[in-house]
Amino acid sequence: MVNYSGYTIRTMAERCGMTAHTLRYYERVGLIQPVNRAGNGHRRYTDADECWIHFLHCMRATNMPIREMQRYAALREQGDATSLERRKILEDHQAEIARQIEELQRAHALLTHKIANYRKIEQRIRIGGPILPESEMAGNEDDCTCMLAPAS
Amino acid sequence: MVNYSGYTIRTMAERCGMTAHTLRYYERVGLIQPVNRAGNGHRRYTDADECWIHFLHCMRATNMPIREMQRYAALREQGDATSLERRKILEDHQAEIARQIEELQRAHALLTHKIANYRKIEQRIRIGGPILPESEMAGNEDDCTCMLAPAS
DNA sequence: CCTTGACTTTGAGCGCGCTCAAAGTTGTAC
DNA sequence: GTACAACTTTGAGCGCGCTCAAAGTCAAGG
Repeated sequence: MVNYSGYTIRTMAERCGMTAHTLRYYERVGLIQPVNRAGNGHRRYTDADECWIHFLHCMRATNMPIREMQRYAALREQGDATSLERRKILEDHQAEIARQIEELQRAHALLTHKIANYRKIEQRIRIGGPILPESEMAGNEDDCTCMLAPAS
Repeated sequence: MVNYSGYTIRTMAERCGMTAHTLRYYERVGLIQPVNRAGNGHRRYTDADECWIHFLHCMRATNMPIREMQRYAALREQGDATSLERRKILEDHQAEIARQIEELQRAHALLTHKIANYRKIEQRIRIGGPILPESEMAGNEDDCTCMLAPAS
């Protein structure tokens, strides 16, 4: 009977929405500090680990590159003195997130437009029957894809 | 002197915020139909091409996989009859975009929180001077990373 | 004792989306 | 005529972020 309570890698993976493979990988590349082991050598994760891993997951899910996460993790290990630098990383990432949100929102709007257009096309087909086979509109460009927000 | 007016690949790349390499690649993999050529064999893009390429760019920028874009492009070439299927693809992608926006917004909020926390840490350092070197808080877990929204 | 299953390590492999290198052609400028 | 720049094609290469295969260890159950 081996002790050291804490979460197994399997459990941890489930709790954090990632695979055990990924958890080991993150540890290998220094995103996670060497994890406590049970007597048999198996990893045992703490709540603090979970906290950190959730954070990692959140950063990855928002497209922070592994390299940047490594930089952040390394600073974190050096304690409060690196606060300013770490804050800078997070601020930059937050700005990047804002940029992504904007881009997604523009695309979302464009899609709303295009989807409405498809509904119209389907309507016309239903009315006109299977007659007019293609492109009864001006161009065969099916709609105004050109409704695109200006790049900054 | 060779004619066929239209945009060169270079110009098109600039206008659409991608590289010429990528434009050729998209054509190779069927995302773009074979483009008109000038007498010397160089590609000449039309405004309609630009329209479509902008759309492709927009979909890629919001993480639609190339495979899905290929599926969509293939349907598009078959004309209005595929409207319904194409609409489905766009609706699915729009839903995926909504999901991404939510995720990004959650991360954005988390970062606001963490950044504020770093400011506090920096404040304490400025006041306490270079004395207390590390971890004068409860744990060395620098803040409540656990403020994480519930996964659906 | 033997099987089962959950873990371990190491290094290799993979899917994606480009990105580039090499070698060739064409058109213009000097 | 020759240099240069801009394009062409083909196929290979690359960076990222996992993902997996292989071989081994250990503990519990039958």
